[in-house]
Amino acid sequence: MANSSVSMSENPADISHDQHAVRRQKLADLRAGGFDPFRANVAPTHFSQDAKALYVDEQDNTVSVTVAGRLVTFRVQGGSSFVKIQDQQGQIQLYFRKDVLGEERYLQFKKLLDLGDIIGVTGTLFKTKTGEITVRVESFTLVSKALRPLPEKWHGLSDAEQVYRQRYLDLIVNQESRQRLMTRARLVSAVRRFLEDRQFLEVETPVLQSVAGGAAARPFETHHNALDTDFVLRISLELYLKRMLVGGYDRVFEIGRNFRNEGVSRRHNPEFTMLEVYQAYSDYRGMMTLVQDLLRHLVREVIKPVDENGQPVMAIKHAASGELIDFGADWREVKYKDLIREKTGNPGWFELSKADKIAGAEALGLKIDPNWEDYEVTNEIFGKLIEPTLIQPTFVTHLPKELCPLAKLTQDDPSTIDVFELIIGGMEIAPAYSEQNDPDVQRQMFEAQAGEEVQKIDQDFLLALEHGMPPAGGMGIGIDRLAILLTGAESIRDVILFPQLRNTTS
RNA sequence: GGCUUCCUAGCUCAAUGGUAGAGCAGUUGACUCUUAAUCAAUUGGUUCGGGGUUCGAGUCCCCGGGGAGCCA
Repeated sequence: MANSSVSMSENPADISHDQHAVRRQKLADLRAGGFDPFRANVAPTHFSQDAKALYVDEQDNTVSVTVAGRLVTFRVQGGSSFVKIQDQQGQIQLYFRKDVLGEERYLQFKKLLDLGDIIGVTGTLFKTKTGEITVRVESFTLVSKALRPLPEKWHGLSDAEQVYRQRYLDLIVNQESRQRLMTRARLVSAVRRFLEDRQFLEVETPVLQSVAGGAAARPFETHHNALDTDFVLRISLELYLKRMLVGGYDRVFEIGRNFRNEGVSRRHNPEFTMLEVYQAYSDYRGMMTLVQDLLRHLVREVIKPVDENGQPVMAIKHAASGELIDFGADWREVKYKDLIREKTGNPGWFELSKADKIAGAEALGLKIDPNWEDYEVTNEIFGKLIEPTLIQPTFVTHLPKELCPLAKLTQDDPSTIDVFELIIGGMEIAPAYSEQNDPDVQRQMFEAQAGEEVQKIDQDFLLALEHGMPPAGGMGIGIDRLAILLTGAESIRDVILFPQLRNTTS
């Protein structure tokens, strides 16, 4: 923008109230002066925090850096100005002076730049009298003109709808969102490294499937034109990952998107990210150790909580209850039936008739659908009255076999399965099983579950099992829920960059 | 899907049924170490859309759109 004109063009209409028009006018003025910001670029030598780390002391004013980012504060005071730019790492202050840049250039800086513009600057590091490491700008370039104004600088963007629909604005102005979503990215990355370090292999399996297996949920339906075939979007990763076990990949995992055509709520997004892990020759008890190690690793390496003295701790504040969740202490392990007996105050609960169970559940204040199966009545007690109270990490074991057809039956109690459900902060975080590898038992379980809808049985998976699948432990973690828990978010929408919203007609 | 609730300037928010306002941002000016910089002046509205009640509607009622919370 070396030769650009500074004065606003003659314009009879008063556009001073219309920030979009004002910025377009500034762009036009820049172009009239022979400078097009959208054709300019800069070669940053450092990100903001890395640059600041280079500062030596007051004697040394020779450290030169080039940094680039979005203009987020703009404080002009006559012939000198402080502004801040923001990049991926954070913010860095820049100091513009008329006597350094020259009259004309300084005027261009003052008049043609706006909050929100993306600029690159080169200069030397110094420390202001208030102690902030700052770049004394020797040259600057506008590399992208923002034609729209930023949201309010102090309150940020708070309209939930705009936060979700225009997440980029939220990321620019709301530091907590910026931080939280970055933490999510780091969690996923740390999960990968943790598993790879233990020789797990990351694989990718189909999203488009003929049969949506591995979970009970309503799938999205779609159609492949060339094949003239209907497909569903996967609702879980399980059945394809187990085929990998059959194929001889002994430790596999996938971090992938699942799709469930069900309600949208604070805890549910139609598409969400699952981690599933399978380890041959392990079982649900092996998965207990694995998930415990994994979560502690994430807390220690990614979340890095500290106490009031700044000392590292293993506890995270639970957003909903304010209770401290301690990942370091021993994790409670308790049988499903014991929790139910405790909650109902009835040691003989599981021997009751269905009618008595319904009466018992209603006495606890629950609304029971009379069409529910016996185990569903009991599970309503678990889901509504027990799970939300389990704030500290708790392995609930020996779940009723009806709750999952893919796990092995407990040897001394065939009414339960060798699984755990890890509950933290009142949320299901991770289920894990000793995976069923007996093809005949698996077929029976599927048939019992499918009832009339035999076509929903994944026959190809059963064929794979007949070729022999090693005994294995398997585990799933809902990454979104994990991120809610570990970042202290209130809603799944706060840990998903672009949560699903209705289309707007306009 | 049901119930409750919200939608006002670019953003954050005000406004008993009685002239739609403020802060920030913008514009103009002052200011060469600021930290939500400061000071002076100033522009800016289809109050989500449509209909109704009323002398008069941002406000009350109905329909529609979108968001949030609770429930299913």
